[in-house]
Amino acid sequence: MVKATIDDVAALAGVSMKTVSRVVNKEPNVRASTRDKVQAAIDELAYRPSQSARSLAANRSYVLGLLYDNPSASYVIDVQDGALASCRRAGYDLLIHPCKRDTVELLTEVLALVRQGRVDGLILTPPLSDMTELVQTLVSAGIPFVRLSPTEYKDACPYVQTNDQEAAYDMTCRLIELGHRRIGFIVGHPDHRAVTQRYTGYVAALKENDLVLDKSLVVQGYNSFDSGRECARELLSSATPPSAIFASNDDMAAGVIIEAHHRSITMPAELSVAGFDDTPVAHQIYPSLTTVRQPIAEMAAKAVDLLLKQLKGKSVQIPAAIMSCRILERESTGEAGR
Amino acid sequence: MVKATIDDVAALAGVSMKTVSRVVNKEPNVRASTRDKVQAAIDELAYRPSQSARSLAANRSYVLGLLYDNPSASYVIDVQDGALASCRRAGYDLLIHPCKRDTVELLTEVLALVRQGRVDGLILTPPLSDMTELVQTLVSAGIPFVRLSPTEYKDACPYVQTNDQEAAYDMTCRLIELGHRRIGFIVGHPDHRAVTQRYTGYVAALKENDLVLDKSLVVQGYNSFDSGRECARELLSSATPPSAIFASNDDMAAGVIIEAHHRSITMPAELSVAGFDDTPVAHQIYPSLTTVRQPIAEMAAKAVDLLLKQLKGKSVQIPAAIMSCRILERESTGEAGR
DNA sequence: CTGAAAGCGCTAACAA
DNA sequence: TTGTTAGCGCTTTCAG
Repeated sequence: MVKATIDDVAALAGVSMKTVSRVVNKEPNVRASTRDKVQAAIDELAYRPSQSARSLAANRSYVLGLLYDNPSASYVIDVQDGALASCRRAGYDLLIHPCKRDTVELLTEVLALVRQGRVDGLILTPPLSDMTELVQTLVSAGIPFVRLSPTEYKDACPYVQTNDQEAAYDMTCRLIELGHRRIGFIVGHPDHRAVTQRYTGYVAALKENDLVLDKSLVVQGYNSFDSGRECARELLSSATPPSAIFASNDDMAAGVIIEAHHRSITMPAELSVAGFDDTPVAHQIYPSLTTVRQPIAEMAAKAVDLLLKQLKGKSVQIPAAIMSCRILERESTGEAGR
Repeated sequence: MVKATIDDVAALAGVSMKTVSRVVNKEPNVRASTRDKVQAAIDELAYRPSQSARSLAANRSYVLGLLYDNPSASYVIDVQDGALASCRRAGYDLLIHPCKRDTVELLTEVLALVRQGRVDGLILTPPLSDMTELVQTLVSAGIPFVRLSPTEYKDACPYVQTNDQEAAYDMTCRLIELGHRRIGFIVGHPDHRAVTQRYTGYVAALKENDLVLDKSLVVQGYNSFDSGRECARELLSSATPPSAIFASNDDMAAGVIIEAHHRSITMPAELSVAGFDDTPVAHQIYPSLTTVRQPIAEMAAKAVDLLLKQLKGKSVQIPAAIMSCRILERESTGEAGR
């Protein structure tokens, strides 16, 4: 059986091509009986509209692009899952485009992707969400896009955000509530500003609780497991080490835990450790890690929804969505001084 | 500046449309001087061929589909990276299509993807590589595809495989060499036959070393961290527990390590633990996990190469590629009885 | 509510 | 080595 075209369906149903098109695209203004007749013909011929013909005629690809640069595997997968859920609902597909920021090709590559009509719009994940050069290029090229978790959003571009800072604040307060007074903090990679901002929540919580911010307890990490371990080494070598360490992400927190094991420090009795992100390692490590879970898939789904709305020409009224994190208390935190 | 078409380029270069097409597609039989002239025009106009027009005319999408069902995040990401590397080299894009096996829609969905001309061919990852129903459907629909790590390949369909069984054999031999005589084994999920086969390597190694296969040391896991922990509970509760446990994947091995911690068993002094896959958790856990690394990205890249070769009509001569694993010895294994 | 005609921008076959 | 002529299968005007 050779592939049926829209003409075959039209002939079989005894209507015009255009009417079939209307039915396929669920456009209004088709009499119910006509619609049924056409649908029957479609089913009989197992007709599937040709994607490329539609794209050429309608001048859009029905494909969205997902741009990312190396956050963790589980993050990317969650984003993909969420984005795909929304895409499918709308008959869109998702093209993945990992890329290296700081490369010259990045911008040309991305522009080509859109100019060739391979994708209709883009989803950006951190740290790309904060690449101003990229964002500006997209804006001035008139390319629709939505950013996930950007830190700067003074521009009126749509984005989806979490209350990260608030969550970091809450986590710090929780540690204080557990009796901790010297709480170490491992700052995230300076280029990942979303992660960096968690520091702000930490600072706010200290202030709120009348604790002084001891700079010797704040160390700079780079988001990796190894950098977390390095930071822990620094914090734990001190004559007056902290009784708790809050790392800006789980990978670094895992590094802290390993370093503590190597120093025979018992957790949480002698040291409480908290992370951020709830990556798989968080509950595969010993002791299991107290952390913060972001609704990543939901954020991505929301981002796609916003993007699709843009593509329909409806200028997004509220071009942003804020979603909530949740603190997950596991075995790595406990009361201070026990 | 409105988007330039092939006609604009042809006019500017003073040649025919077809010549431009030849240059763009790097076809032979174009005089160098002509080629240069055309290229100059392309550059001047910043011409980018329309993907949909090419697809419609050439009757292919220049997109490959990646089908997967829930292996670990890091596995999928590695596959994506490898597949994309090859795709880009060939001017192809990659569409991701996670799906649930055992659902009725799976087959129709996948068929629709191809029938609509969204993708030209498919890459299947385990456990989908072993879904005979899917494979047969693709074959009889004449859809080009390549499988990653299938366990059954009597059919002549192209695939990419690793020497898993050999690696499991080697790992077991290594444990024996370290003095272990009672080596527990955690079998993988029965539906993931690739993982299941690792058991064969274990059995072969015991035999080779004149050790009896003690069935009480072999327990059935389900690939998850939790199931690994459950299995460890069973193995370690025995009156004569094993001195080493070899799990069919890292997640389960991580479960073993956590369970051992909870029982205050020192590793590797009292218990050696080995995994398979080298997932991120393998070196984020304490003690870091001895495991086997598969060249996943390379396999995926190879699979794409085989697929593209098929698409070019060249029937793949040797429709298969075998790639090698590597054992990574870390802290979780050591000499027996110390 | 339905239809007719006109492309969308390219590639493929065939000429020259 | 290059050009000409037809479409590919849809959506989009614009008319009825």
